[in-house]
Amino acid sequence: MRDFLTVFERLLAHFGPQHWWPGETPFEIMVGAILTQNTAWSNVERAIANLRAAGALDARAIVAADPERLAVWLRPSGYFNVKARRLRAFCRWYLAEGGFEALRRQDTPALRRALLAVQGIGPETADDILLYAFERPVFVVDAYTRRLFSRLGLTDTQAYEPLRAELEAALPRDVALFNEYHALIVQQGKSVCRPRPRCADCCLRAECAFRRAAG
DNA sequence: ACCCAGGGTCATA
DNA sequence: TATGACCATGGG
Repeated sequence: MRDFLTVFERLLAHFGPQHWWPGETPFEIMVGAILTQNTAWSNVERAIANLRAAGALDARAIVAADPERLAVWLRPSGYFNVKARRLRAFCRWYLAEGGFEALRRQDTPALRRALLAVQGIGPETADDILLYAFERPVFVVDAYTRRLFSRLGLTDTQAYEPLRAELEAALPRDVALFNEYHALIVQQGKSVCRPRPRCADCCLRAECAFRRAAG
């Protein structure tokens, strides 16, 4: 119970505030959440820059755009055909629901169910959007989160929902805390043992950033 | 030439 | 329920 907060404090002390999510508006954050699925953020930035340069960083512009052109804008972010469909489906839903101000009035469980019903939005993307665009206190679970807490011996839970529930029960439900915590876990995950990120005990060695940061 | 990245869907057993 | 194939670009 106390351990999860301790890990947070050590990560924060080691890496400093991360200032997430990178993005000017809630809509841009949501777009980024979809485009960053299994993709390096640097690639997502190029795709978002393409959308902005085309004047298409906008739900109506995306829905109105030629699907093939949309895919070209998204090309640097990888999986561009898939992501063009997903982004379009999301924007259709977003407009049908009346946009950000209307969506913001829904409570978190309803909003989460609605997001998950959009084709191409799974648990992690939905929680990214809930936390960083709608500022709801949900703990975003990703591969780094599982690896970190699993290697620290703080949990053996692997499935998404049980782990999320465990973390939200063990921590104060604070948006700023969850915001910084997930960002720090990602930063830590990107920092470990670069040459051999998959070695069995890579993050348990003294020289490893994981150990320095998390304990 | 390989491995990885801020996942999700779908088919199969 | 739980794997595996698939999607695809850019950096190390």
